[in-house]
Amino acid sequence: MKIGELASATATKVETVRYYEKIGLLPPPARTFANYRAYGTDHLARLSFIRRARDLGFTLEAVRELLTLSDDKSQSCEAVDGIAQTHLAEIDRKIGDLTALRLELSRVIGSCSHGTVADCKIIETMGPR
Amino acid sequence: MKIGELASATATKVETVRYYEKIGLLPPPARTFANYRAYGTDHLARLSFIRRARDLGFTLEAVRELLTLSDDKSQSCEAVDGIAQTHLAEIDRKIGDLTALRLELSRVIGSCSHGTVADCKIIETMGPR
DNA sequence: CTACACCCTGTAGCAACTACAGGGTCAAGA
DNA sequence: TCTTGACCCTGTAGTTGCTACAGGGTGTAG
Repeated sequence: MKIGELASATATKVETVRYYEKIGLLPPPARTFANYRAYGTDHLARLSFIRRARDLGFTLEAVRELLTLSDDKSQSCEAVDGIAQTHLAEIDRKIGDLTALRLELSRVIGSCSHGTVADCKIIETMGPR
Repeated sequence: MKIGELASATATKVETVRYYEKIGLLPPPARTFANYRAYGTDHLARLSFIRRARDLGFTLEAVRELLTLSDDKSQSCEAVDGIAQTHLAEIDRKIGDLTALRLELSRVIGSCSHGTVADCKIIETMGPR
């Protein structure tokens, strides 16, 4: 299959597919006589994996590790679980940060009495103490 | 005051201060004979404002708008409130996205039976359907 | 007088793409 | 047969918000 087909089959942009190849996440496929990339089902599987992991928020570095691990079927699942746990903790941290931020911002907004900028509490909040 | 003093007074890195100047967020200060940047209290106030807005998660573009608005004291607070509301909505969207992601990832992790990679549910989840 | 902490400019790097510019290829319709 | 349009190629630069050098100059304390 050509790059456009692979891309649409995985809801990926063509440029992104080429980018994944460039950074070594997706192996370079065979080429047609016209120098077009020709992908097989193994590429489709690998790209699906990458996309799914990305959808779950894993970084490309984590995806790279997961791909390496998934190639060694006899290994223990421990390392995979570890990467996922670390990622989950990171998501929790982000949610916590955003929730605290949300609270503070909504407090700032709540203080707005809709007058002029001169006595705008939102602007005032950001001024020097 | 010199750039290092301004930076430490606002918990900012020196490079970041220069960066803000480069992108036109902080006006270029006077220079000493030795070509050192010499800041006054107006710069301190402006940088404090920028940092506070950044802490609240506003993008630099939003900060730029807020700064412009805060310069025109007679204007209505409406535009300021609008920017803040938009930002709050964006934070809510992010929290929602992360929460959904968290749920899905924890489900994936929960299915891990700690065997080998061959029958790892985490890896399996990311394989082709 | 010599360390050492500070200052300067300018450029490159980070993540993870995205968007060109400037070309080549191929199948279908007039 | 020609040409239009959709696809493909490479390579580079842009995005956000900094951060980290490299390779210099300056100022002060001991």
